[in-house]
Amino acid sequence: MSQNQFHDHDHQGCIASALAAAEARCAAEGLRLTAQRKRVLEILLEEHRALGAYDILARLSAEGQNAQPPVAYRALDFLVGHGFAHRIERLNAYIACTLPNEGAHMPAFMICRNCDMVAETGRPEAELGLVSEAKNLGFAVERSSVELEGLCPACREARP
Amino acid sequence: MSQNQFHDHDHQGCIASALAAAEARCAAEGLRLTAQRKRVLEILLEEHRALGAYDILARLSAEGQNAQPPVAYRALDFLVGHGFAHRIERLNAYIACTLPNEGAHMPAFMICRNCDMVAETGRPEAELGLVSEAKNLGFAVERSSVELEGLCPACREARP
DNA sequence: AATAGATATGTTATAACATATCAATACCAA
DNA sequence: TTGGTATTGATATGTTATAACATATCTATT
Repeated sequence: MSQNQFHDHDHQGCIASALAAAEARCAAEGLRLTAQRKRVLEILLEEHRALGAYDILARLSAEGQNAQPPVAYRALDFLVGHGFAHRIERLNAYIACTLPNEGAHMPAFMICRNCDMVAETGRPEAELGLVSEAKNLGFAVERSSVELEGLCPACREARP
Repeated sequence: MSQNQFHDHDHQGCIASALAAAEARCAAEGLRLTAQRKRVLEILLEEHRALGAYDILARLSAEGQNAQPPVAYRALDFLVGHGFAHRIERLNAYIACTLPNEGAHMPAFMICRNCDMVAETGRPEAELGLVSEAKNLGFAVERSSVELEGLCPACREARP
């Protein structure tokens, strides 16, 4: 698990373990990972890109389900609310959490402007700096969104 | 200028100096701070909250201008593109830059979930940490968005 | 097994945010 | 003054998100 998504990895295993982790945690905490929610999580897990709600709806429709917007948004609310997925504000899109074992965390995202790949990373020291700086100003941080836009390794090489 | 927006400050002066700074820099760099752009910047400067494009359109309309969406978005593109304003991704809204003297910078925003006040702060050390962490992964950061949501000092006291 | 309460889903409509396109006008440098 | 570039005006449309209300399903208790 010490890899990051910029490099090759066992993606099937990555999907399976994330799904298993979600099921385990839902069981432990009495959350209901219903068929819809699980299916949306699977769709997100299939790629390391962020998908818009309407992308998800399109896939559900392709599977024969006549899915209307609230279907996607409700599933996403559940997944984001419990940390199984994150919202990428910059893209108005959603991505499966790749650090499900860390519990509640303040992730940072690197978004490639060329290929739209999104990678998640923890940020232990930066997190402390920001939150304590806010605290000094009297501001109580409850949630954070840290998003870096640029070029991923592959795209840097492709267009140097 | 070492104050922050959580505290009382000379708001008229704050507006005037930001406007003067914008005019000076546009003159220096050959940018055209047209009447529309200047008016939108003034509207943003009038408050330390983020305004949506349609909020701005409403104000322009109230002034007798028949303003359609592109009018606001064009002005905002100019202002954001040159650092006179910032986009708050979390709110789909825009705010005047309160650190216009720092030139290009990577700001962080604190957003009060109760009163919608938005305060901008620099973040020298945290910035370094994040960017260098990304660099270690081979990711070249070009832009960043750091937004903290929580309770501002006033709202913390009001609902303890 | 019946009931009630809570949670989740189905469905329609609409709100809120953003951009494409093309024509007209203003600015400014050669 | 002319020609190119930037800006504005105007219409239409695309994209993202939520409100509102009805129905179904699950869970616990009697």
